[in-house]
Amino acid sequence: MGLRLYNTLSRRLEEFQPLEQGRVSTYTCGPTVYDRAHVGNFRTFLCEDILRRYLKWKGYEVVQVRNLTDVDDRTIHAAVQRGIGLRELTQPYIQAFFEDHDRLGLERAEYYPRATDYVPQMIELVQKLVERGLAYEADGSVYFDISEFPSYGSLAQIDTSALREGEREAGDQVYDKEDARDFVLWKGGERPEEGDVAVWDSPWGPGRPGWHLECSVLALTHLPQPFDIHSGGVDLIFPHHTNEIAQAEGATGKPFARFWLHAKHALLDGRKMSKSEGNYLTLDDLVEHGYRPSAIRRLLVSGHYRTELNFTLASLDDAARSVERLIEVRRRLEVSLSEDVEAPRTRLAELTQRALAEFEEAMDDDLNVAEAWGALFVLAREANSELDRAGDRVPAVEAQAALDAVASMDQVFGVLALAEGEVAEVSAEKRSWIEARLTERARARAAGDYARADAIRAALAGEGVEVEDTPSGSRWKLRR
RNA sequence: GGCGCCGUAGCCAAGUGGACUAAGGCGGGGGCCUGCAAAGCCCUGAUUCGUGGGUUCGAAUCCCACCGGCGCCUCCA
Repeated sequence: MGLRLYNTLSRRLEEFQPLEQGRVSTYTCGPTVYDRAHVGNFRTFLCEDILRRYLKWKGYEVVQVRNLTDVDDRTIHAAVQRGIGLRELTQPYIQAFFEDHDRLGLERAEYYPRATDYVPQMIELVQKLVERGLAYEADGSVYFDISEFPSYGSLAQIDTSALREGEREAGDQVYDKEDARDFVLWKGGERPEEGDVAVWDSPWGPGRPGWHLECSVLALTHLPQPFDIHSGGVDLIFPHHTNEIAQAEGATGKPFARFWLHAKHALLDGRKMSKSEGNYLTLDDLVEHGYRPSAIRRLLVSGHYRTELNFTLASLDDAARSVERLIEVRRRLEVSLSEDVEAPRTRLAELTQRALAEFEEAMDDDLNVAEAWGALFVLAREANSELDRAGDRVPAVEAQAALDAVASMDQVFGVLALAEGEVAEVSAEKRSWIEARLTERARARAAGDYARADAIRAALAGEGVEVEDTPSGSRWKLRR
């Protein structure tokens, strides 16, 4: 059974096969770089990262484009307000985006085009639409004529006649559209409130591209048409993706994208996470409070992408503890590797195989990560159980098989790999201080002086060092 | 008004007509282990899936109604 994905176009699960053998082309809507992205934005990006990683896990080559929106109302207003240029405004936020991106363990896409680098191509696309009678110029602006594009709105399954007309006309933005439902491709005319931060020459006079234009152009530039998968947040289904389709298909006469995937939003304490509501958290906010990216990633990819995810600090604590559990079982397997041929046989190989099969089955089912996590945690429990029975000494091949399976699943989850990089450095002095305390404590225990042993353990705990006594001696680790 | 989603144990969350006698995580209780802990394991926790009806041999899963929560409807991931 192969991978099945829920396609917004058909509103049902469809068997996924790339058009080109062995190679998947994807377009994923990226951030608007007028401010730092919040963890809700990253929830969507992480869902797409899981998709990317799983496609690779299945053996496909992936070509992914993720755009950076550096020209739209928000970037322009922010630049004007601060009296700086668009590039000057967006550059630090692009950098911040990549910092957060990497800290959350997202794999890098193949292309990160910025909208402003493609204005000539956008103009070309608009010209094509005008030539084909799908767009018209009015007072320096160009609009898409939805009445000339019969399938308009099919992605969102909206009846265009039901669209509310003229709702935005009352504000300070009055357009010369023939029909209020038409959308703007090129914004010309006088825009004193936008200063000169975003003005390009065009056949229709100075102006700037409409927001939807960039994604059509960037996808057509970097990917075949049609390409395999286009994804983004649910809020983009209408109008953004709807308009993207109209622009691209209108200009080329060919289908734009085959599969459309949409991720539901993250909530913060049960309410929509959004900048405009002031209800959001950034990765920095969380890291400053001591939360680890591995736990944040674990929480953000714990649930199905088509289900809302309620982000709370309590859930984040739970997530952190569950990551600990996996790290512990992996550590235990590593130290249990034994070349000793006398080591008792275990069921590890068999359990491992079953876990991988369950993992794949779950992921094949529209990326059901919740169930896939279940397969991993079941393996963790069973492995611990086997290790208990075997006295932590198992044949190397069996322990290695389990370790390989955990690593394989984590190639998709990407959580343990992140956690590895989070281990704090312990200075040589601190290390020797800890070792000295442990030696001292071992002596005290051997002598039956438990009061002293416990005092030393408490002192270590005060320094964030946790002590565990095992049959083969005490070991320590830093509290995470 | 239009389109759509959700309500499963204390919390998070899979399952969406029959091997469900409902995964998994976190937390709680009991036990094993330990000098005591920690870690780990074992046992325990929903006779039940928002409520009320209906369809069916069979429903958490389908239909209807109601209650509660949420998203989108022209530049929000």
